[in-house]
Amino acid sequence: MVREPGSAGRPKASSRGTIEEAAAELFLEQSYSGTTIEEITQRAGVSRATFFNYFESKSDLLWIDADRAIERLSECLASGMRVGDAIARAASEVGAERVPLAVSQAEVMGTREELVASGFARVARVTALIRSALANEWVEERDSLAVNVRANALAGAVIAAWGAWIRGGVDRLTLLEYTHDALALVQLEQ
Amino acid sequence: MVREPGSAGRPKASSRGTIEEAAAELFLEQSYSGTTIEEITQRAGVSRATFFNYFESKSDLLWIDADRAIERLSECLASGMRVGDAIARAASEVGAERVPLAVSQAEVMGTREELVASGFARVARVTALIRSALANEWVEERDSLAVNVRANALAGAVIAAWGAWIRGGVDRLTLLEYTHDALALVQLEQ
DNA sequence: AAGATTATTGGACTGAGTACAAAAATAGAT
DNA sequence: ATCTATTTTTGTACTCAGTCCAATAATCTT
Repeated sequence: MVREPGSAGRPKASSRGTIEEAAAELFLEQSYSGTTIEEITQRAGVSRATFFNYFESKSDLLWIDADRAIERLSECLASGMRVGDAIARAASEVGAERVPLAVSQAEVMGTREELVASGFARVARVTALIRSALANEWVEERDSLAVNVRANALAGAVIAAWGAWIRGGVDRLTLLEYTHDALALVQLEQ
Repeated sequence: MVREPGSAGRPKASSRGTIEEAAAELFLEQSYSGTTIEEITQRAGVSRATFFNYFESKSDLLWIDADRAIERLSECLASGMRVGDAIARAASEVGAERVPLAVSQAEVMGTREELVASGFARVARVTALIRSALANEWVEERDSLAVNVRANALAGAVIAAWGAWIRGGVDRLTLLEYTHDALALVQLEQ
């Protein structure tokens, strides 16, 4: 009856990585908004429907690296790490070997409302994670103005560090270094 | 030859206000995502095309009040006011007489994700305004990490105050009071 | 060979947003 | 009154993201 989950069924055609690569190429060639999902899946040799098996939306493609870091942050916080440590840990695990896709599209992102909105989903998630953890650390209601303001400031610092790292160009520091500086500016350690 | 700008041409059918009212009604009846632009314009007695003469997107309807406040903030900053004063001024001019549309939708909307997402354009605009003004006040490059972190923290405080005001319910304080408390928490005056 | 399970696919659909040209309504000038 | 310039409104056709679903394909277990 009960089988081990991964064993049965048609195997994946390794589509996810293929789609990511095709998208990265096309975004560089034609820009994000100039590329349709149809084009991406055609180059990846996959049907349009398959795209939505792997991604919830087109804009997810721009936030793959950010989403991984956020996922790490969530895990660290869930395991009981203090907020500052969790942020540092998650930041330290974002390698410099790969240029985030959002970087190359940075100029497009400024203008396009859709991208800005999709970015906010990430900001909102980071903020919510931090807010929740802060409310635990201090014993305070989650919706108090103080917790919200503090969470927004911390999240803002994280975002600013991410942005500085993105804009840093080839001689950029590590994300951890930017993050450290940014947190110091909002006096994380009280 | 040259005429005064407002005089000639077909007069407006007072559509903007009508559309806003129709949308407010429908959002309360059926929720934001359960209402199409077509339905809104039908109730307003206007064509769908006309909608886009007045609004850039459907989600604009949720942020009418916020957009007015942001516009005020922009004017105050442009006239040379210091950042803290400009924020306070803009906040003080948001009257309590009218419940913002986004408020009534916060609980009505099944998932607030959409609200959150469309809100980012506003957060981004507030942040950009503050960043620009800060870079002028301090004589520093606009993209420095310090300016960005500070701008994000201030914008975060403004947003938190707006959120607290929204959630305040019938016995809420004024937006200015929430804003004052939030700014104190990020030590606006250094 | 026969299910059970999972991945892929095609196709039809909804709805937001864009583009644009035609029509309608006004004011002023001839 | 007629014409002209100007502005708003409208119809229409279009693109594309995202949803839904049923059919098919590829694999494993029995």
